[in-house]
Amino acid sequence: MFRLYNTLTNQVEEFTPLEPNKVRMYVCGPTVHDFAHIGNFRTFLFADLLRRYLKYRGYDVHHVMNITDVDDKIIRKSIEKGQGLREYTEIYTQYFFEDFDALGAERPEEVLRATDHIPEMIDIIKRLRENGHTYESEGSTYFRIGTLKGYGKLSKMNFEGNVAGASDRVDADEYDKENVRDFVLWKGAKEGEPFWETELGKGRPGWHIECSAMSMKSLGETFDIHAGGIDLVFPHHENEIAQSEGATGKPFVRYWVHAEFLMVEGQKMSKSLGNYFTFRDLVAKGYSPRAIRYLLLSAPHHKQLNFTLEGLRGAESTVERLNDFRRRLAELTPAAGASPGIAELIQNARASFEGALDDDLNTAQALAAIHDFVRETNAAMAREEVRTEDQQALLALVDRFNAVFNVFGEVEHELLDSEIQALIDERQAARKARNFARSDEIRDQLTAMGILLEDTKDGVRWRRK
RNA sequence: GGCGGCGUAGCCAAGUGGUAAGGCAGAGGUCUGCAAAACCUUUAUUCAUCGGUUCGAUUCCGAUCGCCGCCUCCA
Repeated sequence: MFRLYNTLTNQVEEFTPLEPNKVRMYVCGPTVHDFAHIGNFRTFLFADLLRRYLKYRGYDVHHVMNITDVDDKIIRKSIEKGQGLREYTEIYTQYFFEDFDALGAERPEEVLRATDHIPEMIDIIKRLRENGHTYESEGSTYFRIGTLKGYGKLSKMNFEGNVAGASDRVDADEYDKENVRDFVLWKGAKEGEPFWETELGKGRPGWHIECSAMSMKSLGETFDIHAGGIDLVFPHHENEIAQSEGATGKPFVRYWVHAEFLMVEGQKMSKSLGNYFTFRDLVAKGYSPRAIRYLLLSAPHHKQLNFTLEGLRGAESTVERLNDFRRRLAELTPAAGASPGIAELIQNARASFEGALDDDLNTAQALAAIHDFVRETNAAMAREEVRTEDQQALLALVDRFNAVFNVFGEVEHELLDSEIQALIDERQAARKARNFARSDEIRDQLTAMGILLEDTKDGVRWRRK
């Protein structure tokens, strides 16, 4: 029995899809205006784990992810670069999927661009207009939240008590709405900005409408799972519910699932604190994508995870150990037959693994089950208890584990900064000992890896080419 | 100002009203000419602090301190 925490009901619920054996899920994807950072990828890797576990459980998964390719930031940056909207977003979409693939995430069944779905968005807004949920102001169309009973049911927002301290900020930019909580469905065109010519006039979509339009187009007016980062609960997901249910009169999503924040060194990630990492920053520092994946999946999604470089170094060792284990098991050439203890070992490992993931995807416990399994299997191999049939069964179980986590496999990375420093230290020591052959050997080795050495009066400095 | 979460060994982290999973690092060992790698074993009388409830609390309640989130764009 697979249980998931549902933000809508605030409790862990047994998961049962609308249609037996078929799961329809939607995940809010990236806004493509820059390289995605590791916090973004925590959410996407969580969604990847969710889809993989649903498949492991035998469900036919239809997973849709959107690409937000129009918003204020994108418009501003593309204009600065003198590029068209599509031209500009296409580049960052490609970068995103390079990182996504490198992190071992499976591509969703559908990836949809917001700007390809303007007609579907207009259609929903028209239905909302017919149902009396909209009003127009200065060329833009807004959703009037007072017209929808139950608005706020996802975020449980207390709309009375909480405005006092925040009102100055809200009032400043939301002057043209009737109610500060109303949100824009269609933004009237502004001078010099891209726009679409539609029945609602020239303009562009609001942020929330794209997800209502694309999810319902692909998955139907009611579907099973909608996932995203915790910070999307309000207003984005709340407003998606308002739009979709306001238009269709039907329940929109059955299970709302949110991934918690990634912290860095105990603080939130920010460029000014210098703890801001994109995936590519970490790869350039020499960390492997597989270790990054492991670390981002190592804590349950509903808890904040504190990312540290020390932790990532640890993940690096872990993931190499897992790979070594798998290789050793595969290369074993045992005697024929089967040992009695192995079947039990396999059964226990599998039960712990599934029990952990069934419990709202407790990845920490599931990984613990994998580690116990690895240790026990190592011990069994040392005792020469693993026979040919055992070997096949054990490898099959590793593959099952890997179908969910994708953390067993070759670990490829650039040299870590610390490894480079160690080599440089060794070279210095060799020079001191007048062992110039060794010194030159290390220098050549570093050069071959694209590390440039630079002698300064304070010692040797290095940089990557 | 309103609402909510978290604080477990050097680091990451699970968990529970009955006495602390797992990983990394550390220590010891097997193997090895020495090492490395690999493997095995081991590592918290204690779960932010102070009170309370209880036969018993890390787990429940209250207070304090610290960190984080939402209320505004954000994964």
